[in-house]
Amino acid sequence: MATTETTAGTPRRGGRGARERILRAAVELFARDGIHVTGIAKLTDTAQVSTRTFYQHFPSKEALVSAYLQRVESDPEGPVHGESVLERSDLGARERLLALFADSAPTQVVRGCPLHNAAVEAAGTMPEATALVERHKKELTERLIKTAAEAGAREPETLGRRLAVLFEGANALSTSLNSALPYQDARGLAAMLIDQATGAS
Amino acid sequence: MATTETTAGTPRRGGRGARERILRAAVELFARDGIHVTGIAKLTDTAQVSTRTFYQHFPSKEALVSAYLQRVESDPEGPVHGESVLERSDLGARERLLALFADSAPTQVVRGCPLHNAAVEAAGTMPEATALVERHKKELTERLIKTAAEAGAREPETLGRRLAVLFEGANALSTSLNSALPYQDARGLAAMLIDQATGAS
DNA sequence: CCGCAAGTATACCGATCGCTTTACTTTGCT
DNA sequence: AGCAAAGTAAAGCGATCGGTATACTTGCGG
Repeated sequence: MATTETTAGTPRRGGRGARERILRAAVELFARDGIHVTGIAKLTDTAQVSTRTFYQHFPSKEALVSAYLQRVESDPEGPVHGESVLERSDLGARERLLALFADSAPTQVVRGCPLHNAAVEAAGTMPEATALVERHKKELTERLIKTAAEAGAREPETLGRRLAVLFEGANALSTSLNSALPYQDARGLAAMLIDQATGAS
Repeated sequence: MATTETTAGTPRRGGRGARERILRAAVELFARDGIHVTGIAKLTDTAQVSTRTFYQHFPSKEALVSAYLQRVESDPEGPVHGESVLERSDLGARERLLALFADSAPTQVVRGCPLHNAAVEAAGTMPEATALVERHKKELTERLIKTAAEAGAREPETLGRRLAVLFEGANALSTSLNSALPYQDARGLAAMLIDQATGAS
């Protein structure tokens, strides 16, 4: 016996898809607990990944934050997937605008929009994250304006921008108040605005 | 010469009003950079206060956070002083509601509402901060509803809650977008809602 | 005028931060 | 079968975190 002397190793952890598990852990922990309070150790524990492997996939925590934001942005199962209703071709423009507000409440559990939250935490540090969130919200506003135009709104620019404020307000106030009620208020007001802008010529 | 051997001490720092200086530093740093990224060292440096003195005034950083939030809430020079227009007796109810949105833009430089931002950072940790922000936003909503009633709104509950969402939305979107534009949109929409709810019987 | 509260500097505590390193093992592909 | 890619464990890096301790000095009120 003692073929190789070093019998120590028993490396059974998560297995092959390390990067994916890391990103999933990031979505779970960053969105729920925040970015600053989530350390690398908690991340690697959750992802079932060694520290080494982590840094082979992401050069730094900040790089993971950027990847996390992009994932959140595009993940069809992620916490902001509700925004994708604006792209659905089986719905009329008016219905898409309404659906954005109808769908957002159940999705957003309690903690508002993860992208906005990241922008709050990013502040001075993490300029890449700040820029990414800024871009996302700009694009969302543009999509809202376009959809408002499709819906035949009299002033699509105004309606789109107002709906953007409203959407962000529902998310943010639900965080501050620890309640989902603001979504109802936003939904009601959105419906009114849309009707008013597209209604009786 | 050598009267007392110990010639070391040259303790000239900020002087007597330590607590006040600490709170001022907290308002400046927490609001601008965030809570988690602001360490005790930066705080004491800015406040011109020794570590010891700091902990004689506040038992922990979390205690300072609570004191900071209360200060922000009530400070007539602070970043949320704009909300106090709702209390002004020299203005009519309608004017007060409009003034809230008119005044908020210049006050809020770029970083939204410090209370909401604190709620985002507080998340799981800092339950006291979470509760304080929740209370503040509830009270703000109540004041909005009362003022809406005074202004003769047909459904003051609805109008007040919608204005609360709008106000939070302007603050939050200005953070996400790094721009003051959302305040304009919120102001326009608020004016419309108020006119509509109080206007032509 | 003097005592004492309020302030000062500074070194240090254990813990955790983000990150690196060394040495090793498993897995999938050809 | 064999080899590179991808994974593992674990020790440890310097820095910083929130917080404590020791020892000293000042300014104001009775």
